[in-house]
Amino acid sequence: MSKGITSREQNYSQWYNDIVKRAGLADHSAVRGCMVIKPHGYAVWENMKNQLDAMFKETGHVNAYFPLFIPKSFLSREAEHVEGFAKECAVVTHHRLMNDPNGKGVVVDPEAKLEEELVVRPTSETIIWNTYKDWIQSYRDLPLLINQWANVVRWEMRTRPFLRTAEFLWQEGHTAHSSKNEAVEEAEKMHEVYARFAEDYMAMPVIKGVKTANERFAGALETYTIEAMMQDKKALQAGTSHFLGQNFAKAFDVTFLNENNKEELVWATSWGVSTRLVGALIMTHSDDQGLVLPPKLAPIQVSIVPIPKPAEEIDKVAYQLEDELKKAGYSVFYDRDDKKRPGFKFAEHELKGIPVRLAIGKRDLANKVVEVARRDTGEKQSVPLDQVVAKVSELMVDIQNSLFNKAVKFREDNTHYADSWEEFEKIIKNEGGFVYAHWDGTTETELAIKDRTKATIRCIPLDRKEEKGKCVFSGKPSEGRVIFAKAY
RNA sequence: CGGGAUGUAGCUCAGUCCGGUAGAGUACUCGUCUGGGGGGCGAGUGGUCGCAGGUUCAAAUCCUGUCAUCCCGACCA
Repeated sequence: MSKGITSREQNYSQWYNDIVKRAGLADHSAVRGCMVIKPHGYAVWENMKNQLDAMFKETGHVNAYFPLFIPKSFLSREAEHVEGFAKECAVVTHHRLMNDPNGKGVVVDPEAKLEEELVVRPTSETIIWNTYKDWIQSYRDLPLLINQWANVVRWEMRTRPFLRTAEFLWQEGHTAHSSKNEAVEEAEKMHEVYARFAEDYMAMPVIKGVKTANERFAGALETYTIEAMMQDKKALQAGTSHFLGQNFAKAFDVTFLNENNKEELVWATSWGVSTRLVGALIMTHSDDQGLVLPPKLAPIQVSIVPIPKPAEEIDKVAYQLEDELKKAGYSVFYDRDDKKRPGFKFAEHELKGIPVRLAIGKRDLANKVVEVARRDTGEKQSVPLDQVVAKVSELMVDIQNSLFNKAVKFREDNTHYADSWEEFEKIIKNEGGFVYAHWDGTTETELAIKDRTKATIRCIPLDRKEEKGKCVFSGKPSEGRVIFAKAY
């Protein structure tokens, strides 16, 4: 076990916290439930963000920015929406402080009470649809394909770095369409974008599905989700895309004139992923030595360590390699710190999840080789100097693929089928993981199962095969299996 | 929001029961010997003991309040 990191076996939660802290991803802050995202953690998020942003642009979206504050009355316009978020809203009631008359710091000035209180956005549907009302008159104004990168606040009872914090960073796409079909297609398209991002960039396999009515976003008609399995076999919802129907158009009176000069309500979608993805990334790949990052998202892809310390002849080779690797498109860090010893640097680079490490010592120079080590397997080999760049390129692809394959295998190894209640309960209790089981389609059954086992329906998989069966709990007829799991 | 635990040096913690000059390891700084997986020796820097009240000649220690964090539950991206 690495210094200062609890093993996963010993205490999974503590392991996660140790990784976040020791790898320099985030710190706790002075504010309850909020974290400070440190440079290394933010760099990972930035890489995610840049890639996602490019994918949104490719699919025709543009960025905009809407206010942090939402008039309280807006939130109540859509009944289900307010019900979903009311319990976790931060509210601004005043706009001024004053010196404490008792001479102790400052207090809220009671004179400065707001006419209408403002809610710090937990999500932006309401303020955005209030705005869209002014932007949309004709079918020619549609579709409206807008995304925003923002922070939101949800006053959570219990928080964990990245996975659930009171304030978090995310993107929220909000689109408006002239037809139901087009809106559904949009929601499905972005669902697919999320799945592709998760698998191709995060190397995190996901199951695409739709949420049950009970788990659906407040105000949505359909919620598409990507669900991933973490190393403790619990499910994590990694991204959602919602078909909102005409609910928000109705609530905010957003209509357009169609080709036939008839007034119609606009169709809507919204979709988002958050800094929670950083937590997902950690829990998918990392080990007891520290963070493991897929090369495509690693802020530093290659580190170079001089053995035993920087020296002229080592520098020469190291700088040249650094240069060549940078030209090949990789981010490189030559660790010239002469206060730290090689072993320390090895441990530190592993802790931070740098995918490939090169070590260069005098013995290597004499043989014209470099020691190349990969983070995911710990495997080391000597590579002739003139083949290092090619080797690194090969490893980048190989590590990316092998992380994905390993995660797929883990998920498969921990996926079960249950056909009786006894079996179901036993698997959830003893094995964990995903359980494919028949469900009668009622919220009542879903809640009863949750109550007894803590497992929820993560999704109804899109690719599930039609299979008549009996509900694992009620015995009533079922059209196909859904995925149950304990979830974050 | 319920149950449990914890706040003392940058970090990990002792000291608190039984009040009496603020401790250790680690990190950091300097020197030195080292150097292919988290070095050794020597010297040094660093703390209004989470915060606010109270009791007392005297509070890290006792009392009250408050804030924060962690673990377990309920809720949730």
